[in-house]
Amino acid sequence: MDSTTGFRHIPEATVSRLPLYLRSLLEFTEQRVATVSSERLASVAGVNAAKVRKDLSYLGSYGTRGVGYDVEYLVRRIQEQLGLDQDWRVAIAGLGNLGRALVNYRGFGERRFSVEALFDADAAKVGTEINGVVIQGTEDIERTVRERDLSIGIIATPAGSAQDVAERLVEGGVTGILNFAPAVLTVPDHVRVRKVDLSIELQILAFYVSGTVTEDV
Amino acid sequence: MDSTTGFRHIPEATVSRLPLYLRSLLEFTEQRVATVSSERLASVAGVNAAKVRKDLSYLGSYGTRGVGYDVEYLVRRIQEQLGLDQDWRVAIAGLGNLGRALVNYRGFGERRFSVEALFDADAAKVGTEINGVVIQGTEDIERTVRERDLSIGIIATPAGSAQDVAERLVEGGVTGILNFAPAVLTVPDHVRVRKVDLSIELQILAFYVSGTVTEDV
DNA sequence: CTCTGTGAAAATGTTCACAGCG
DNA sequence: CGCTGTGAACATTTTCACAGAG
Repeated sequence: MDSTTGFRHIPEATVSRLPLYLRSLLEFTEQRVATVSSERLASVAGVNAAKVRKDLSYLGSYGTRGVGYDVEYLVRRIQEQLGLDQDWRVAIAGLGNLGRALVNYRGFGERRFSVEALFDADAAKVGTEINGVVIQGTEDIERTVRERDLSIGIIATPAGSAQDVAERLVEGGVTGILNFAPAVLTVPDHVRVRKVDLSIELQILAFYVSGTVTEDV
Repeated sequence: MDSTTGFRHIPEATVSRLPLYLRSLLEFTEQRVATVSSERLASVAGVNAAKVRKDLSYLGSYGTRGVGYDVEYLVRRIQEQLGLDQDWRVAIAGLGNLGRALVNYRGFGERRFSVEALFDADAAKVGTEINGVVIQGTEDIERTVRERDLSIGIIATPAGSAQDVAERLVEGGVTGILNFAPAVLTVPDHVRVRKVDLSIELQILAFYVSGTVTEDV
């Protein structure tokens, strides 16, 4: 209905699958596959075909009946929806093992995300460089985030510092936070937080594995 | 109804919140808080009170009306449900930056998870040690997983090797996999997979942040 | 009188099944 | 025909609201 940019309320569940479709479609691109059916895309993305069709229908009717979806065109549409047609400047706070791994993570740069600032509370780390970016103290977060116009912050600090860091990031103008610290963050409504908690994931897994010899589901 | 061990079908959504409640409750324990209301627990866990009560009701009726929940007792009940009253022996495959970070991750050892084997395809890494555990080649996965009776595998390899590694882990007897590789894994029905994809999380965040100046939700 | 436990309502998400476009 | 797009059925999850236990 609205065609061009991004309205049409896309359900959260759909949004969270779009990056998955995107990745699958990019694989098709590499293999020079020009067109895919919902069936084929679904099997690569690990979901079912009805879901793919329903999800894609929220972006508009871009498929061709009897044929499928044009891979290249659909890639562009999804990238557009996800806001991947622009660059994202991110800050990473907390440079322990995980933080360092994130700085070097290829998956970020490959997309349109670039790490533009690093912060750590440890004075011994401040001033050192990782990947050409100098680590600053956490007291510099607000100013640097504002000056460099960063819009996303990644928190990989210990739980105890996470809320403080989050507030500084928000104060600096960040509107999205990816939180790896095992802590619940309180932020203003206009800021979006997503959390990734490794130990929680393992515990969930433990639940299902201990329902031993499969309790199905 | 069944009281003791773990039946009563607990909804997936609830299961994924139990570790969160557990963490919150452990904080209360440290602060020597003996009893919490659903309201208080909810606020620490970052959810709402109705959800806490509904979730906990699936474990049985362990609260006291007019008072709340006994922290220590509830901790034990949840740990029991999650299978955290036993030790979990895990293998990690793929020792790039992320894999190394995982080996050193405190959050694992703190719970009942212990890293008992490490695998990497890179011959230069094989034979070296991290945290006292020797890295083995991926061809050793099946045997070692079986010999050491490991039940959970963590995959932090590049996407291209993930499926192969998964098959070896499963062949060795693992029944739960935590997958950090940006790839969809195909495994037998009795094996549970949970995936954590950093770049997908960032892309989801980008969607909501680019619905700039908040499209709400 | 407070706070749990829970039916019932509302919202969200998934699957089915098929009309109809290309 | 084959495959999309989508209403409608079904399933799961969340929220409401309140009876009643302590």
